[in-house]
Amino acid sequence: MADNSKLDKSFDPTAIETRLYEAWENEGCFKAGRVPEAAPYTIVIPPPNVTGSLHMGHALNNTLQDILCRFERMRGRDVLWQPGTDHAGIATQMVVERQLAEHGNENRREMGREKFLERVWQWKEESGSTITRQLRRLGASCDWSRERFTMDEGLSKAVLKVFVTLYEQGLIYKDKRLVNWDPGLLTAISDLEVEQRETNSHMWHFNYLLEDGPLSNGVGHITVATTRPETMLGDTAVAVHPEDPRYRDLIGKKIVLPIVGRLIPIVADDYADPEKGSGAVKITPAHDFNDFEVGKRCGLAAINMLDQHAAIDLSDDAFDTMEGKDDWHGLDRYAARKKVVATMEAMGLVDKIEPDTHMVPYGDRSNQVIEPWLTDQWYVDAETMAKPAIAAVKKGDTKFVPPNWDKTYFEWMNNIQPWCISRQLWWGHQIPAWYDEDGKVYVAESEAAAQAEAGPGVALTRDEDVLDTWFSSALWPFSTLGWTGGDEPAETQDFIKRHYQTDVLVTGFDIIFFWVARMMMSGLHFKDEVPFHTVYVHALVRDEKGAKMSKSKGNVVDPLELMDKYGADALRFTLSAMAAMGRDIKLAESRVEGYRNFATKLWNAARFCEMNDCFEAGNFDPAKASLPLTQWLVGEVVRAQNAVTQALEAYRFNDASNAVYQFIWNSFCDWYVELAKPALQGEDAAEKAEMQAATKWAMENALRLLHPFMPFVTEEVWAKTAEENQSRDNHLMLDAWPSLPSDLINQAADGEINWLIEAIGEIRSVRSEMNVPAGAQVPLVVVGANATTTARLGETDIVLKRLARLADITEADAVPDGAVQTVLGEATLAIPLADVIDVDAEKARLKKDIGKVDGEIKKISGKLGNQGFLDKAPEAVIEENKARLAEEEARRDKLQSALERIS
RNA sequence: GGGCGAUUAGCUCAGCGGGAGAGCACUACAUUGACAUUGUAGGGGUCACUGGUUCAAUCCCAGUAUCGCCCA
Repeated sequence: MADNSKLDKSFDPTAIETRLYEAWENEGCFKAGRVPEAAPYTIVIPPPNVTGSLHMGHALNNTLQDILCRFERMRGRDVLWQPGTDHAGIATQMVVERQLAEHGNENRREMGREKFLERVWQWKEESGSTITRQLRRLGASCDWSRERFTMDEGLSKAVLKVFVTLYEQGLIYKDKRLVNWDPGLLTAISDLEVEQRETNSHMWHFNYLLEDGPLSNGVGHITVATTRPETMLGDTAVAVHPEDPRYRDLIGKKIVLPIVGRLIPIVADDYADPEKGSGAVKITPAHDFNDFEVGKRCGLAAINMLDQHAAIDLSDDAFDTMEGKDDWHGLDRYAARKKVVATMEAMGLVDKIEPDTHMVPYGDRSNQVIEPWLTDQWYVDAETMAKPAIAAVKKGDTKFVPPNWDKTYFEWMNNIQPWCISRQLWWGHQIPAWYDEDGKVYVAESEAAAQAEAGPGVALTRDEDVLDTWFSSALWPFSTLGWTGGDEPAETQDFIKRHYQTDVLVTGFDIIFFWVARMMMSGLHFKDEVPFHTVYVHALVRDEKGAKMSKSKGNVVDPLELMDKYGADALRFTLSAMAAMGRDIKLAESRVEGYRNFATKLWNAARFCEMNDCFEAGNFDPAKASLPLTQWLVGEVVRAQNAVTQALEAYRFNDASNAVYQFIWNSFCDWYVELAKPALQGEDAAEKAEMQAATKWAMENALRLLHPFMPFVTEEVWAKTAEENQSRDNHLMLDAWPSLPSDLINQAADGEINWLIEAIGEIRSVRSEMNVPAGAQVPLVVVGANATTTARLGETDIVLKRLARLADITEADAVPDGAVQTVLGEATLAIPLADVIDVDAEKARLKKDIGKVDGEIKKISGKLGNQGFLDKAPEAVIEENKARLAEEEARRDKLQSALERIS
C-alpha cells in the first residue's frame, strides 16, 4: 500500500487553525438566523472585560459554551451565541491613566472629562479587540456580526431607560451611607470588590478617662481596644453590653475623649461583646460599618475625620474646639496612627499594645486599604428586586447545574444589601440625574427632558458620577438582543421574542453574586421572565498544585502558550475532559499533551482510512451491515453517539469527552481497524467493499461526535478527505449530529466480536507472561470448544491468527503435553511450547490466576450463603451473582485441571 | 463564628448502595505496511479515620482528623 494520502504524516495544528476559522466566519457559519425555521438556541457570552486578555478561566468558560453551541448547531437548532465585551469602568480607566502617566501626558483631571473620554475610546478602538481575537483563536463560534459592547449606543439607551424607570418606581434612590471608599481610585466600590486580607498588626488598648473622675470604687477610666487608633478622633461614644456587670454603673456617664477633648457618652448596646477584650468598644459611626449601626440605634453623631485621600480632615464643626488641631489636619492616615499612639503614650493612656492578626479590607483592583466613608451615593433597592428572583429559582424557572449552587444564590439573595451603583469615575454610563441650584434632582433620559421638568431657564448641572459596570451587565441577556426599553422596531422585537429567554448561562461560581443574581433581578423586572432556564456553573481553573492562579504568585498557565504548543483542540479537549461538575480544575500540562496525542491519533486513523480507499467507497447503510465486524462497529458507533449525546444534554462534559475518546482510540483504532485490516487488504471484493464503506461511515461519525470538542482537526480531516468523496461538499460544523436508532445494536455480532477480543487478549497475556518472543508464531490448540466457539473459530481464523500471532489453530480433545493454557468461557486455549516451556513459571502463573478466581468465589458465595441477602436483595442481583459464581467456578475448575496437567 | 465542599493507584481526577476505574507516570517487550505524539502486556489501592443504618457501604447517616473555598 503506497502512502498516497493527502494528509501529511503528522498533524500540525498551527498550520490550519487560522485558515479554518476564517473560512467558517467568512462563510457565515456562526450566524444566527441561518436556519430560520429551526428552534432557536441562545447563549449570551459572559462578557470579558474589554481590557482583558485570555486567561485559563476564559478558555474553560468559552470552550464549554462552544461545545454546547456546536453540538446544538449540528442537532439542527438555530444557534445564537451572542458575543461582546464589558466596558469595565475601573479597570479600563486605570489602564488609560497608566498610559497617560507613562508617556508623561497631562493627567485625567488636567485634561478634563471630555478629552479623557476621547482617549479611552481611542484606546478601546486600538486595543479592545485583543480578547475577541483570542476567543477566535480558541475556536469560539460566536456570531461576531452581532458583537456588542456595554457602552454601545443601544445598550446605553437601555441603561438610561432602566435607570429612569427604576427611579420612577422608587427602586433607585439617593442616600447618605457608609460606602467602601477606595482612597487610591477615589471612588466607592462594592462589597464584592473588597478583599479581606489577613494582616499582622496590633491591637491597641487605650484608657479613656471619666469626666467626673474616679468612681467610689476607684475606677477612673474605661479601656477600649482598637486596630485603627487614628479613628479615635471621630469617636462619639464608648459602648458596653447592657448586661455586663463590670460596666453597669458606668452607662450614661461621660468620657473626655483624649487628644480631642470631646465629651462622649458610655452607651449600652448588644454589639459590645463582654467576652472580647475589655468588653468595651469605642464607637466611630462615620468610619466603621458596625459602629454606624450602633450610632443609629443610640442616636449618636457621625463625625467625619477623613478626606477622600484618607488623610485626616478636621473641618467638621465638631473639631472647632479641639486644641492644636492644625498639627493633625492633613496628616496621612498612617502618620496619624503613629501620632495618636505616641500622644496617648505621652499622656500615659496606653494600657497595652498586643500583636494581633486581623482582616484588613483591600480594593481588589487598586490594592489600597479601603476606608468606610460617609458619602452621598445612588442605590438600588436590591431587597425588593431580589424577591421575584428568589421565587423564580425556588419554583425551578431557573435551575442551577450542579444544583447545590442554588444555596449560594439564596444565601446571598436573602441577605442582600442596598446596591450602591454610583462610581466616582468618568468611564461608564453617566448617571442621568441633573441638579438645579437648590440641589433638587431631576432624573430623565435626556438633558432636554430634565430641563422640561425643571422648567425653562433653570440652570442644571449633571451628576458627575457613572454607574457600576455591573448595572449594564445586568441587562446583558436582553440589551444585547436589541432591547432599548420597548420602543424597538418590530423586527427587533421579533428577534428579542425569539431569543429571550436564553437557554443556558455558562459561568464560574465566583460571579454568581456579581452577575447572575443581578441578571435575574433585571430580567424578571423588565422582561417578566427569567433570563435563562439553566445556569451551568463550572469550576475554577487552578494550577497543578491547586493554588488559585495569580500573576503575583507567578503560577499563571497561559492558554495562548498552550495553544501554540499543542493546538487549540488539545487545550479545549483537556478543559472539557476535566470539567467534572463542582470541582476545581487543577491543570497539568501533561494532560494537554496527552490530548494532543489524541488529535494525532485521529489524524492517523484518517490517514489509514484514506490509504485504504475508504473515502471513495459507496454509501453504507448501517441497517444492512452483513459482516459481524461491521455489525459490531455499528453498535459501537450507536453506543458512542448515545453516550456523548446524553452526557452533553446533562452538561456532563467530562463524560462526553471520555466517551468519544474511548470510542475513537479504543473501539475504532485499537480494535476495529486492526480487525478490519485483513479484509481491507484482502481479495474478497464484496467483503472489502462493505468494510471500506463501513470504515468511512464510522470515521465520519467519529468526526461528527468529536467536532464540538476538537473543531479544527475534525474539520480539517473532513475537508481533506472530501475530494475523494463526491457526496460531501459542506463544512463538518454544519453537518448533522448522528441520530442512529439503538436497535442497530446487534447482539450476535457483539457476542462474536467481544469473544474474539477476549480470546486475543487472553492469548497475548499468556504469551507475554510466559516470555514468548513477540515475533514468534505459535500454534493454538483449543480444547473443549462448544459449537458456538467452533463456529467463531472458523469465522475469525484469519484475524485471530494475525492479532494473536498464531501459526495455526486446531481443535483437540485433550491438551497436548508441554503447553501453556488459559481459559476462555467453556474452552481451554493451549499453546504447546514443548521445547521452551518453563514449567515452574507456568505453575506460578496458573496458581496466581486460581488465587484471583478463588478470591472472587469466596466473596460471591459468601453473599449467596447469607439468608438475609437471599430474602431481601432484588431478584436480578441474586441471579447475577449466581451466574457469576457459576462462571468463576467453571473457570477455576479449568485452571485447576490445567495446573494438574503439568504437575 | 456561619455556610459549602474535599479526602479513591506515585500524580491529576472520575465513579457514588450489589464485580475498585481513566489519563499521565512506572516496568518489560516490540520498530517495513495509519500512528514511537505508537503498539502489546504488566505492577500498583484495608476508596482518610471511628462508629451507625442496611441482607449488602468507597457510596447513606453521625462524629473525628486534615485541607480548600465563600461569607461575617
